[in-house]
This record gives sequence, structure tokens and C-alpha cells, in this order.
Amino acid sequence: MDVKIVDVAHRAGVSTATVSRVLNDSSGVTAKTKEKVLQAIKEMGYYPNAVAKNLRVQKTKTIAVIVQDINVSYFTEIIKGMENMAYVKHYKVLICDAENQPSKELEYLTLLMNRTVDAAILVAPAIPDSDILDIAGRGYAIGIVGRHIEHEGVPCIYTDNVKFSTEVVTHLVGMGHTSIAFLSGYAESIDSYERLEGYMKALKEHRLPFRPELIENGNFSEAGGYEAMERLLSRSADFTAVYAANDEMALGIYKICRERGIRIPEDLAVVGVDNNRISKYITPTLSTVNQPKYTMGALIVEKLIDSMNEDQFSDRRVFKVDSELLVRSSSSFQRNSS
Amino acid sequence: MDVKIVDVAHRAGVSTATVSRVLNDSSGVTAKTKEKVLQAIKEMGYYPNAVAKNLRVQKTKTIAVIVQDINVSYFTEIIKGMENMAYVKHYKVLICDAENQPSKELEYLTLLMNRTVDAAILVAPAIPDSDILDIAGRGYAIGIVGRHIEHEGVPCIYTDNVKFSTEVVTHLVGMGHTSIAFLSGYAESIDSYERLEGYMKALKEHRLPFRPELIENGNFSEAGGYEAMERLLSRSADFTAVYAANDEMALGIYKICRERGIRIPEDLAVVGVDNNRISKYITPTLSTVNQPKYTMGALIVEKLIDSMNEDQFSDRRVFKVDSELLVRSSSSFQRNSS
DNA sequence: AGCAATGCTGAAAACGATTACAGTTCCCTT
DNA sequence: AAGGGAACTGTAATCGTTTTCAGCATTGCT
Repeated sequence: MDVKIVDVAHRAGVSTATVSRVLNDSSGVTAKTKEKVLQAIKEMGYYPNAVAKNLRVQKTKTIAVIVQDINVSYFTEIIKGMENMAYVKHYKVLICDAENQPSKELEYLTLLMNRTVDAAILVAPAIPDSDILDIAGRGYAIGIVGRHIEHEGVPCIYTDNVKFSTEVVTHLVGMGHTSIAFLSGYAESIDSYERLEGYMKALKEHRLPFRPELIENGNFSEAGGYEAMERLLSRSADFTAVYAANDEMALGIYKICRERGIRIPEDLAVVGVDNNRISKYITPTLSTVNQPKYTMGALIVEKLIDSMNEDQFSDRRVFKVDSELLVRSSSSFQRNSS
Repeated sequence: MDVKIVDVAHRAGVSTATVSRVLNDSSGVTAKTKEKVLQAIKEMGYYPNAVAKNLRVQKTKTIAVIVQDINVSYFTEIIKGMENMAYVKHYKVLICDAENQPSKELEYLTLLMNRTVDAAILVAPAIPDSDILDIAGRGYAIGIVGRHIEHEGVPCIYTDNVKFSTEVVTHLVGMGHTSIAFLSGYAESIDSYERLEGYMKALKEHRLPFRPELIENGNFSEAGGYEAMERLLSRSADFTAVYAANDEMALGIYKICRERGIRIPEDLAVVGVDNNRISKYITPTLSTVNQPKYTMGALIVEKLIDSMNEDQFSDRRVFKVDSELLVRSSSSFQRNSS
């Protein structure tokens, strides 16, 4: 059904080699020949078969991006940045939704081994470092967003969780809070761990006691945040602020507060992380931490493509970007420093 | 660098044909031989080259999905449905973000012609029917969500805009409104047109006058909704309800109302379309129309794959699904039927 | 005009799998 | 034991490009 390069060659009265040349670089082809070939291509409606080309040149110019959930704007914003950079570099992006299942992350990585893609980017991966190191060690091109891995040649972009978490808590302390709860994501997550670390660091700096009963785990989901907050409330109700390790969990907090008549921010200050789109539409608007998502996406793609085209490793492959605390209504009620 | 099928064949002491057979159907291979081959595959860490296979079998088992904006949940929900169906059918989904540019939609369609994908699905396409018909007419597999096209062999799934728009307006009339404004999306869009049609139909049914000055265009975006509402307000302020052709524009309405002290729903009832995730978090919660997005995504993929594997056209290729009006706070203030 | 150098062009070998076809083995039946 | 048939396996062509290498023109220079 399809017209192929040899058909074009016949029609133009040249060889396939020549057609291929005008298709690609065009170097060393007479203007007249080129004209003939282009004419034939147009007349026959020829489109080069990308699969055949990929096989021959051993490249697909495609990057797989593996995210946990394509529905959360944190990921889609990053993807936007990736796609744009990929576009200017003439790459395609194959988006893979792992649906929060680590097993699916691994499964999608086989796209790398079977050469469907030239490279893969893991965004906030749930699989252990060892798996990633293993694959990177076998020479496959991998990039990571949201984590930092010790392997030469693997570009990583992440934010300083400890730093912004410290800022969040410091902000809350500044608003007069002395009992601040922390809702972590799932326990294996590095982000959870580092955000907790920042929380503890800030407590220490402000000479506030660390109270384990104010820590709960909400698995980064709205429902999880709801349940975690429920447990927290049933245990002790003397905290006046809660720092949720992401906005989704903060939404769960909002929900239970609405149900129980707890006013935000008067009775309870809330701060999240991610600057989800919803956070600035909900009432009261949610204080949160904004990461330069678009930039992160664009940067990792750029670095990854560069690293594939370089013969030696780049000088710089690990990028720590800064996040910014956005103080909104949910935490802007000044409490008497009793 | 990579180990290929011939290497495995050598190691197992068989031919590539045999290796290929155990890789695929395995039919007609001795258990013992199969064992040897599998052993060799494992030992050598062999992964079949998908590109070579695709070239040989003339298929990629991949479907391109072209959406306007990967950031809006309407699209991502549909994509989720697509991916799940694709997953069970052993297909991959290549997501393409056209960034609201019709030219990019067309550009992504070349993935079809150059055989990078076996089929493409357009979600709420902005390009004209003629372009789509042209490509479908050349024998490429195409599916459409959100529009209905006259071409045998092109599966389409869409909702009855007229029907639910009539319901929306009837609901508003039922709440006591007699002056109802309409914010349309961009003018070329069929959705815009049909939603307007439903709006007018309902007015007629309820013997309410059609007043052109109550119609404005907001381009389906939040900013567009804001500006459209601004124009509407500056022109005449005697309407008590507004039906926005999607939730994004409704958000723009919320914004300007907040700025101008217009209370929703007491002063103004608002209804949107799409059931964006934000719609149920914003205050007041936004009445909207819910489409079975996930199902639509799953269905179109199923039908498209089926149609590719059938020799004759399927009996049924056009599906009209029903949407559901979700009455929430933004339109639930009963007005005296003055 | 003759020669070298340059520039275009084409023939054919990859790329790594699948698969039609032919060939071999093996078993069963008589 | 021989023959026939079934079941398994291998050889080689094929998918549609790109690209190396060699050959052929053409041009410029003396």
C-alpha cells in the first residue's frame, strides 16, 4: 500500500541512495537532481518509513518519561517542560503512566532495553536505587527528576527538600506556632525522609521539642492525608499547624477540617508542597512550596540528550534547583506567641 | 554492545528461527529446546530489538493520542482510560501535546504516515474535518473523541452536547432564572456550536427570549472566561445565571466575581462543563457536567484496535455517550420566580 | 588537449528481527 | 525392518532505510 523509497527513486530516475541523501543531509546532490527527487516525493505522497530508518541508524530519537500518575499537575507540568525541550531537539517523548505501581515503572524500563526508546527519564521514581543503578550500569541512558543517584553519566535534577522544609517550619514558627504536626508521604520515599529531616532541623533551630506523636504518614494521596489527619486528631489535638509533605494530602486535611468544623487558618494552619493547580483555587488558598517544574523538565531532557551525544561525561550532571515558599491564606493567621 | 538473536542462537546451539519461535508463539518447539533457549536468553541478558521486529512485522503496536493540553484533567482522565485498555490489549500509547496549536496536531499526524504508530486518536481536535477525512481516506487508522465524522471505519465517541446543554439551562430555569448568559468556547469548535444550540433550544422550550447580548466567547480558557465575563458585565448586568461552555471559563467567572463582590450563587448562578478536578474543590463548588471520560478513552482504544484487526468494517463505530449534570453549590440558590 | 582533482551518483551491504519453505529427525504402523 | 507421516528445526529471503565505496563525469589548470 505504501510507497517506498525505491518507488520514489524509480520515478525520479535516480538511486535510493540519492533519494536518501536529499531526504537527510542533501549534501552532495545537484540542485537539479534534488529538484527531481522532491518532485517525485510530492507527486507520490511519499513518507519515509521511520521504523526502517530507526533500525538502520540504531536510534529512535525518543525518550520515555515514566511518571507515577499522569493526573497530577506536578507531573504534567514537568512533562510540558520536557516536551518543549524535546521538540526543539527533535526528539519525541513517550509518556508512561506507572499508576503508582513500582512494578510498572520497571516494566516500562524494558522500553530501553528493547530499543524502543533511546533513553528514559524517571520522575520521582518509586523503585529502589539499586534497580536504577543496575540499568544505568549496563550502559543505558537514564535521567532522574526528584532524586539524586551516585552514578556517573546519569543526569539528576532535584530540589533541596531539607532546605525548603526548614523554611516552611520556620515560617510557621514565625506565625506563632509551637506545636506543628508533620504528614509524611510513604515511608520509603526519599522525599518523605528529607522533608521530615528539614522539619526536624527547623524544630531544633528554634529550640522546639520533637514530638513523635505529631508525625503521621499519608502516602502522598488525598485519602491518605485524610486518614492520617484523622489519626492525628484522635491522638492529640493540641497542635495548631500541620505541614503536609504534599498538596494532595493537604486536600485531605481540608476535607476533614470542613467536616469537623476546624477553621483554617484560625484554628489550624496548613502548608503543603508542590503548588498543585488546585492549591490556589481552594478556599482558603493553600500555602505551599513551588518547584520550577517546567524548568526541571526542560533541563533534564537537555542534559540527557547532551550526555547521549557526548563521548565523555559532562562536567556537571547533578542539578539542585531551588524551591520557593508561597505563603497564602492557609497559614497567614498570626497567632499570639503565648 | 547489545546481544542479538543470533548470539542467543549460537549459545543455545539452535537457529535464529527457533529462538524467534520461543520468543513469540513457541508453537512447535520441543520443551527441551525451549528450555535451552530460555536459558541462553537469561544468561546473556538478551532483549529482542523492538525496532527490527516492528520493521519485519510492519506494526508497532503503538497508538498516538493527540490532545490539546496535557495539563487539563479532562484530557488526562481520558488518557488514563486509553492507557488501561491499551495495556490489556498489549498496545502502547504515545501521548502528544499539541499545546492548543492546530498546526501541531497536523504535525503529530505524520507519525501515522511514517509508520511510527499504527493508529492515531484525536481528542477534541481543532483541525477541520477535511484534514481528518483526507488522512482517513488514505487508509490510515484514526479514531476521534469528542467529534463525529462521516467516514466508514473511523470510530468516534462523543457526547450529546445539545442534550446536556438543554438540561443545564432547564435546571437553571428551574432555579428561577430567566436571564441566562452563555459563554461559548472558540467559535470554530463544534462543541461550542452544539452547546449554544442546546442553550437556545432550552430557551425556546421554556418560552424565554433569546438575547444575543447575553452571548460571549471565552475561548475555553480561564483568562478567556474572565475577559468574556468582563465584556458581558460592562454591557448588561441583568442576567442572574451564566452557563459556561467549560469549567476553565467558569474559573475565570469566579475570579472576576470575587474581584467585583458578586456573590455566587446568591447574585449569580454558574454552571460549567467537564467536571474538572478543581470544580469540586473551589468555593462554592461548581455545578458542572460530567462526561464518562475514562470510559470514553477505554472505548475508543478498544474500537480502534478492533477495527484494525478486522477485515471488514465493524457494525458499530459511532458511540454517543451520555453526560450527567452535577448540581453543586454554584447553582443551587433558589430564586423567587419573579 | 591532456591530466588531476573534484563532485555526483549508484550498487550493495548492513541494521536485527520474522517466517515460508524445505529438510531433518523421530516415531509409529504394518 | 521399512515406509509414511508428524513434528521439529534450519536456511535464506524479507521488511525499508542508510551509508560505504567505487565508478563515472565534469571541471579547471597547464
